[in-house]
Amino acid sequence: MTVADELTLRGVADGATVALVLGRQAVGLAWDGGELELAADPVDVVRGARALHPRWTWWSARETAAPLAARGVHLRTCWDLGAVGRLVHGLRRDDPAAVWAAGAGLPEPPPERPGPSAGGAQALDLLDLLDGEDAGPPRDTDGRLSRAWSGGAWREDPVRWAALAVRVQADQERRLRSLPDPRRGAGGPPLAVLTAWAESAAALLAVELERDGLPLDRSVVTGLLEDVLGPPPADEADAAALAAARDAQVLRLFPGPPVDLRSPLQVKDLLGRAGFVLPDTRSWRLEPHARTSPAVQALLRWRKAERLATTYGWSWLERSVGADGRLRGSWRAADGASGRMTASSGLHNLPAELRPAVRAEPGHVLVRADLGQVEPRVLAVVSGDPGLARAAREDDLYAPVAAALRCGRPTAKVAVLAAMYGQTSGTAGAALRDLDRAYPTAMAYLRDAEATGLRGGALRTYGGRQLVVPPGAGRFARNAVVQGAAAELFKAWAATVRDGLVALDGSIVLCLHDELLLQVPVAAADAAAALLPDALRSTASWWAAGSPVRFVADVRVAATWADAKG
DNA sequence: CCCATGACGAG
DNA sequence: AGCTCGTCATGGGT
Repeated sequence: MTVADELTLRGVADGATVALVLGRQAVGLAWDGGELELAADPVDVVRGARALHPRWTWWSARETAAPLAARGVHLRTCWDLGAVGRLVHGLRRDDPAAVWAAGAGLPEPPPERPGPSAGGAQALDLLDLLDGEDAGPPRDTDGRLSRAWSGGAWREDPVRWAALAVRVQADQERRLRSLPDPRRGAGGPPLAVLTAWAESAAALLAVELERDGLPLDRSVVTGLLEDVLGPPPADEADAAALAAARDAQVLRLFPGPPVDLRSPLQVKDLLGRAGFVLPDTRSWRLEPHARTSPAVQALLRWRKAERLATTYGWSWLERSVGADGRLRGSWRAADGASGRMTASSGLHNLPAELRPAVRAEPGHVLVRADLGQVEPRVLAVVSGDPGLARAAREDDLYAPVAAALRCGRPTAKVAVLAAMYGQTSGTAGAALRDLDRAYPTAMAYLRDAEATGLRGGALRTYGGRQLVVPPGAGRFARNAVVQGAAAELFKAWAATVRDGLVALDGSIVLCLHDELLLQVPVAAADAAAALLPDALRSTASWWAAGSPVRFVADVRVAATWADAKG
């Protein structure tokens, strides 16, 4: 009998939500109305349940999906309590204690203590307490949720943790369903629930991105680094000598004693002695003087080389690129204030010079797509402004905006960006007033967000993400409602693309805010290039249901990332 | 040792 | 310009 058969016998319906916890000895399953402990290989459990199409609920993809993904299991629909906890409660962390406490209306528990010693028997006692609902949740003397909830305890009793996951999931879904759906006349599940699914899928995708990495051609990286930095230093002393030589190239062009070029304060003095009195030494401030001063020019060149040497140099290559040529970093599906994906190891800020080194492996190509003008289009959807939505039907949204404002396209673009970023100074003044007249609903939406941000308090994005805004953070709030909603759309798109790639034997290798990079077999290039806009259309059909706004993606196929750049 | 700040890469 | 991130550096505090 398969796991699917066993679950069916116990009354679990096709497509049901089933909690999954991987214990040390057994796998714990639980659902609304039942539970099951299986002393079996988790891979067999998940594969055996596939015919039932369960929506797996787990405390976090990192805890539960990662070990399965590491063994090659392709997971499909899920509910990630950590990811949804971030969404619905605006949590900045996603450990079980924090997620559970938020659902129970308790203050945030102290952070988990590092190390494997936590949890264990003590945590199990607390689970006993918890089972008696009347007794209330376990608390420390300060009234906060007990710190003994820290990681690892579920390994000893997976079924009970699975049962608890079912309760937390139900609470999260109930909260999401209680939010007003911002769409007009949309059928199907509420937007906030759809967003929860997409956020959960993104957390799963983050685990896979972390596992698979970004394909890099090591010899290309090495060549690029050698051009700027010379050969890799043999030892510390060698590295110091090379750095000193680079410094000397700049210092000899400036009068006076040498300074530490890595110290902005000392560089400011250095520039002052050379006749450049500046409030700071940022490159855009130095740029105008580079044409007349070889010394300034040398300093700017030094900065670029120094950036490469420190952040993207030999040690970065050693640390972040595996023997398989994959650049790996840690991924988070919804980090930071507005819920964007984040990645370490320079994956989100790889300098353009290094992008030719991102290369498909033999027999494969890269397929790149980025969303065009995504933030103003998102603003049109989330604000429900009819005029801006009409403009967002066009391939180039700024053309009709310029017509409505009776100004040039560049001015229209600057004005729209200024409105979304909360610009306070500069030249967009007149255009901003025209923007107010032409698109009053969109501008009021932004102003309302800013007003909430100034007071401080809670704000929700279009998809239901709770944003916690400290008082005075008006500009942040103004931007976060747009940036956050754009992140939600992006992740929903990415999740759809991920699904479609299974049949093509391809994978997403990079997510970059509004850009997806895929690696697929050469034979699947055309299909993947078609998948990206198709997935965008189907995602937008529910995300922007009832709105005429169109989302557009620019797609290119190439061997390297640089060549796939529009 | 942590923490603020400057600087800079990207979207 | 205005927003968001991660990373490395200095320089101030313990």
